[in-house]
Amino acid sequence: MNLENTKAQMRKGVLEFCILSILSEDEAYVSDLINKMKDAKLIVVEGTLYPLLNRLKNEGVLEYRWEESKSGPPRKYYKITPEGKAMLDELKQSWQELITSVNSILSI
Amino acid sequence: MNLENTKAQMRKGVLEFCILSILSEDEAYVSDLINKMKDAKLIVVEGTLYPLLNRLKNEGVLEYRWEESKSGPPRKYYKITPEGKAMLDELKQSWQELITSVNSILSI
DNA sequence: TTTACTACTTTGTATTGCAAGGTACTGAAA
DNA sequence: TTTCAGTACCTTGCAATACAAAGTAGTAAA
Repeated sequence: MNLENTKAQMRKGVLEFCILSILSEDEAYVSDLINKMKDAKLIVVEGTLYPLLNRLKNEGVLEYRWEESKSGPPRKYYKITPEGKAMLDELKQSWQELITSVNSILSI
Repeated sequence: MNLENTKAQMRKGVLEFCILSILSEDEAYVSDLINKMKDAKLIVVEGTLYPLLNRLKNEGVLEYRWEESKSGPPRKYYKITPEGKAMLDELKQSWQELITSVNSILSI
């Protein structure tokens, strides 16, 4: 049995979706994202987010700006692009469809 | 944008969970599993399932028996073990928690 | 100038989904 | 008898990616 692993798989599946959703409400930098995810009981770490954000930026669904910080190095604030919003809308629908699919299997 | 990829990630996340759930109702061989998943609009292929079933068998959550077929080679029928049922129960709970987590992020 | 804190980045590893190709059994057609 | 079609299991190689861990660099206080 490898319960934690399987649970982790489920969390990974919705990671990009959640990040896009958070950034659709307000721009944020990595630390913000980690905290908001943690608030929703979804643990994610730096080493996961940096490459992921870069990937999403290269796909054109995110963009960023630098902002100076009073308490350390400058921060990279990410926000969603119009293309990203379009993608998020489709993902929301896919998410609902996935819930329907899984529930149909659970009730066989 | 890479919508299909992200949607695929979501599907992958629940794959093991769905297979366990299907096998908790009745034993099945690979072709059955592919069809039941397809019925629920979750596409999965042979090359994914064989290693996955083997993994789950090695973890002790599945077991199998051979059954002769009238129309070809013998089939490997998998079924869930008591340990697998215990895991499935926990995964059901995790799945509900994940829905709650994602919904909380969607409504930020 | 050293230490602490913060933040961004990269590297290496392990997992795993999947396309593609391989083996082998049955039964029907040539 | 040989060939072919259909079915089923299995393996190999590749690509994606989450994450631990280590690296770089900025600010500010001791």
